[in-house]
Amino acid sequence: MRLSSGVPATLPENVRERLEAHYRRRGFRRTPQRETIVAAAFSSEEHFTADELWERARSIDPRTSRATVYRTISFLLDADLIREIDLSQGQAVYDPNFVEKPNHNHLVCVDCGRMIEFEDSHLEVFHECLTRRLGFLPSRQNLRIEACCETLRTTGRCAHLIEARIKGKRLPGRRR
Amino acid sequence: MRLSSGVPATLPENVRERLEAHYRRRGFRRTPQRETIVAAAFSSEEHFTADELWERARSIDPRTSRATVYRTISFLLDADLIREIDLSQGQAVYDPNFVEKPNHNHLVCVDCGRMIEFEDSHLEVFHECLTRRLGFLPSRQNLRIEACCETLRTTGRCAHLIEARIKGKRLPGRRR
DNA sequence: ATGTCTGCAAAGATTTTGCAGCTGA
DNA sequence: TCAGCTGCAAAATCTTTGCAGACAT
Repeated sequence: MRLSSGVPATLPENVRERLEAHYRRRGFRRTPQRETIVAAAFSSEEHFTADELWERARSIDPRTSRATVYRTISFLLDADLIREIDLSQGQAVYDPNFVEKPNHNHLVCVDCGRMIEFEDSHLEVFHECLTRRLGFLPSRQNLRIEACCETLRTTGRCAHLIEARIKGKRLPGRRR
Repeated sequence: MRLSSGVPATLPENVRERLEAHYRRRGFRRTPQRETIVAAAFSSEEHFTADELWERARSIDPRTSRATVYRTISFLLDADLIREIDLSQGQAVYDPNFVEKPNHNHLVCVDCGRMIEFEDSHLEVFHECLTRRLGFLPSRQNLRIEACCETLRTTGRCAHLIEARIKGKRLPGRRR
């Protein structure tokens, strides 16, 4: 079992450190399944759903179960290694990039759904001031901007989401 | 049927206008159920879930069905009379205040979940510039800040969410 | 040795939908 | 009249959980 001897070296430094700390702090056990799923979560900077993570994990080790994926997601959320982000879809979407970029934000195309991550120091300062002004202590911030992407702007449309919108189509079940 | 003769006068002016326009534009029918549910949605500035809206609607007219509530929510979203906001709970939460305050934002206490709405003109300008700089056309924006509220700051804790957090409790079903 | 973890299948929860009958325009 | 709307119950989807056996420490 290639992953059972420790966290794989391919994990980013920051991620590995925080992961180790979390294992120690909480006394969690280091199981092959967990290591596999964690590796899968950080194998790319792409956001993922529970099922997409399951897919990735199974391509590393086919004997991974969906339940364990969900349990590992809780583990990663608890360690603040990933965060749930709002896509208002029927399912939760997770972002593994907050370890490297703790204050990044999201710009989403209202049409095709394409998403861009960006950081901005002005915004960070602004957020800090604003929060204090309202009598709160700053903690996390995330700006989500919906806008029209380049394709939409130049072409006049990007087919993708238009269909779904016109039909008023929403995913069944919810969840979301 | 007290609501069948038109949109009740209690709806805010802006809401009523946009609602009328939407009825005309889309050729939707004006049914007692819809009027009831719309009235319920704007009977308070509070955010609501589908079930809470159903509850409110039934207190006006007990013969309202859950399915129609869901269908009316789609109708209201389509008219941009309400918006879905991110609470990362297991269910969708809707905000009826975007008609009156099209650019408002949310500050959420990470502990008790208390939510404050605020507007800020600096942020609006910022959002506009930023979006264009990234090559997009601005559309909607919503800043969601997570922070520690006053109770938490002074008392050191506000019991509410602490329990849920410690247990790692999440609502079953998805929903979220 | 033992308390934690996994996998499976079943349960839970939210949201959508098919259909038959009703109703607004 | 008749296309669109409602209510009901069933379906669909995502997520959590109980339990028995496996395993990390």
